Amino acid sequence: MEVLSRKKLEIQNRRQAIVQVARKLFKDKGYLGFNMDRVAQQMQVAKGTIYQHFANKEEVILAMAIETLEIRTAMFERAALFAGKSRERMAAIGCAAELFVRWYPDHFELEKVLSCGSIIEKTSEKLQGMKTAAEMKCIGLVAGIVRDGMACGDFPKSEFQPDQVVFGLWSNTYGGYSIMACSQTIAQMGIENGFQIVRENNNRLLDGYGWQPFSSELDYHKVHHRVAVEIFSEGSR
Amino acid sequence: MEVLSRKKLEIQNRRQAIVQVARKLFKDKGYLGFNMDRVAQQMQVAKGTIYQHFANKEEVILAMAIETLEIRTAMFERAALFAGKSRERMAAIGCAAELFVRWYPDHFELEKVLSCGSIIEKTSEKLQGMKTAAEMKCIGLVAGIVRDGMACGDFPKSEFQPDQVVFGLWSNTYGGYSIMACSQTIAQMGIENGFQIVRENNNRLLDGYGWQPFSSELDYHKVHHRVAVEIFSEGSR
DNA sequence: TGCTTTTTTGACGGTTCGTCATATTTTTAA
DNA sequence: TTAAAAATATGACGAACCGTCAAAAAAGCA
Repeated sequence: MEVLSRKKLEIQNRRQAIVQVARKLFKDKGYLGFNMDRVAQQMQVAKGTIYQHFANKEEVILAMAIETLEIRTAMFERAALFAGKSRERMAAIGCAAELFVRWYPDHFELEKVLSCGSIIEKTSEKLQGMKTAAEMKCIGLVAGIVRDGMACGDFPKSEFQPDQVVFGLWSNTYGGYSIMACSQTIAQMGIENGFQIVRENNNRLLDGYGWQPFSSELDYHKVHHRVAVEIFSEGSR
Repeated sequence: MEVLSRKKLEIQNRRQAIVQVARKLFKDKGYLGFNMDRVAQQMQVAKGTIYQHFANKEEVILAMAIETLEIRTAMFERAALFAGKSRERMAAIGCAAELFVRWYPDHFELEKVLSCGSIIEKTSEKLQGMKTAAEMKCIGLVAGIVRDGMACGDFPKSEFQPDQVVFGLWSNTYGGYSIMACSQTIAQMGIENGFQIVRENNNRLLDGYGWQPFSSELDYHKVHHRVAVEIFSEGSR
């Protein structure tokens, strides 16, 4: 048993090392320039060895994404603990989401590659499940805050599901960052500070849902800064 | 000149035929299964001939996307003519956007592939510009309606730019459809009718911006249906 | 018809993927 | 300690695909 666990650990480490090397390669060369020969070469190892850890190229990419997604989950968990009204806690989550894409800008490129059907479908159910799990954990945290808000009367009586609000925030944030990340179109419009506008739009959306206090009553910009400083100060990355 | 224009026309037709064949192939086999040998084979033509029309595989994909994007532009143009208050006209655009993704579901897969940096950067400036132009035209139409709304007092006096509202709608819609198209996560949440929820969230966002009449005052669901029937009845596809 | 220009062809070199028989290392057990 | 067994690493290899280009075929022209 002792030996077995040491083996397991070694395998784990090797796997992680591959992902790390892959990450640098993917960042430098992009999806099309990223290939297994180079990963092996950089790892000082034969290609077959890499294939002992990953069934194919796509799984390596998925593994990279899962790794950063788990970091995001941890960030969301910390943000959710922010002490404040329900909507302030949601603003804290927004801050976490923004800092995540700022700190790990390469993650989005992985996300975009993996959104292609024919790419993701080459990966195993198991790994796909891990990605979904990481996402569900985040969504669960967000949904929890919405439900808290409803429970304590910060929302007006209404007929919509909590998940609908979550979906809205998710769409707006994911969509906004996606557009910022790749569309030239956005540059041609006058949009300068995309992050701020995503934040503003999330606030307008929640205002539209009647989530109190409204953005006209409370300065969520200030909340954002407090969260950034108190929870995500530079050292805590 | 007569001969020249006939030649030009032939080239144009050939190009379109390639895109058509490519579309079917891409739809059936996805990005990874899509290859130039097969396109040539299906076209009953040597591969070199295809490369006389397109510099590389990626340009074919981009050409497909531009073609459908131009269809969308035309749909937006028709929607923008809907007779009604500013916000009703915006709802008409929303209807067009929804019908577009319903009618051309494969377009989104193209969009996702092209969002990958290392893929799009293999294409020519010229073609990229055509895509951006098609997008800008749509955004221009949307921005025009927002400005109309502001001009005629349907918005409260406020300090935000029209483009900010456009960006919000764009993010929410693009993000929502993206998530619907690929994430298993959304299936695991209770979301059943994604289209309706995207619509609802757009309405809440515009409510948040104070765009009158509010969704509590006017049944935009009804407007949506009227637009679908009056402007986009089945025959008019 | 015979010559020139344009277009088409598909074989080819180059790259990458993922495999698998073989070689090497590690473990086991006598 | 040592020899056989098991686990792991290696890289040459076949297959697939990309994009090119010299040669062949077709079209234009006089």
